Amino acid sequence: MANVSRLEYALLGLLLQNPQSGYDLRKVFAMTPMRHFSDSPGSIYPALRRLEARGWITGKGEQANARKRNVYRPLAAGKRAFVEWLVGTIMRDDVLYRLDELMLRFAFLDGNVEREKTLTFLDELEAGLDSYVKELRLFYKKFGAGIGQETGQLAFESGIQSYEASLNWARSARKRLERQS
Amino acid sequence: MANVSRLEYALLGLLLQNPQSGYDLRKVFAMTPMRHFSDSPGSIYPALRRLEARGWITGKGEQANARKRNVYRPLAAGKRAFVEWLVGTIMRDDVLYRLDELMLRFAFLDGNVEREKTLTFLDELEAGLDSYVKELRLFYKKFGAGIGQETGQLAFESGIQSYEASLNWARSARKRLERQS
DNA sequence: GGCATCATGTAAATCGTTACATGATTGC
DNA sequence: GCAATCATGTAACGATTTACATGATGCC
Repeated sequence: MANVSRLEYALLGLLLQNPQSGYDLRKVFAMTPMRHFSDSPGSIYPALRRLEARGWITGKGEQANARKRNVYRPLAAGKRAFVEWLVGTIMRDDVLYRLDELMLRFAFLDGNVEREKTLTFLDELEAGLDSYVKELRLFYKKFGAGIGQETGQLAFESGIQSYEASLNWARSARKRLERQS
Repeated sequence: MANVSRLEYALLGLLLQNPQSGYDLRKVFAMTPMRHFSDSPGSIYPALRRLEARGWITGKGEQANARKRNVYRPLAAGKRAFVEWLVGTIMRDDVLYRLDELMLRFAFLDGNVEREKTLTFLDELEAGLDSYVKELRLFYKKFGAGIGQETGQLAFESGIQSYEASLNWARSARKRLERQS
């Protein structure tokens, strides 16, 4: 099983929201806050073809347009794989190295899994963030003074604060969603 | 002029703090909060050789150790290039797509540039973040309600809050540094 | 008729990941 | 003597970036 890139999941998630062409997807990346994905044709078209080769999406369909747009739509296997990705248990390393991927997952939860799974996601995220923030604070207490450069120290503090901000967000998000049920 | 990767600058910066071997550098990445850099030999040793080929560092020196450690130290051209990277004007795209690289730069400012340049850096960063946060808030006001998924909306808010946290950090960092002079 | 946009593609280069591999040295 | 660690490397692979390229369509 080949690894699946963040970009591929992002494309799959957008296609699950509504079928569209590579060009449409490029525009999404270019004009919305998802812009930290590249909108270059050199990344998107090959990624779409990889998804198609894997049997997760198909580009055969309403192709007979005036413009020869190739509208992709997800297949059942694609939806299955996507949901599997969405509900995977959150590990320490995900929080440490792939927080952006976790946020991408979170954004796509609605509409693909039940609300309960979303709350589980937030619980796991909160636990992971909380534990890591504590670890960072401990490290700072022990070795922070030993960082020669003051800007180095400040940069470290920025890292901690950034994780704390995510933690606070996760907490308030859970409260907001819980209030509804 | 070939592009220089984040990893290469990180290695160069650490070598400017003190000369060390590839193995030492790997340990730094493995055990400190710089761990989001990979500590795999497959990335670090080739990067060191690229830096050496560019004439920025040299590994010739106290090699005749018991263990055949190869201790690298920076050359004048390396220091020049590094400082140039440190003091480059911060553009909108840096804030949007390369905030982590900006924080890396900031961490290495002390010891390589005068304090005044550090304050300039923070001013530019603050301005860039402030402008982008405003842009995001405006986008949210206009289109936020149109995001079908509630988790999508929350994810977006998380993005805004994350940039706000960075902005707050930049402001307090500047105040702290200004108080000293 | 000409220009901007629509729409898709390919090719080269490069960096990083993963996995494999090897020898020396220290400590028990 | 043996295991763990020290220390460096290589080789295959894959994804993304950058640049180049092409044709169709709508609009003025």
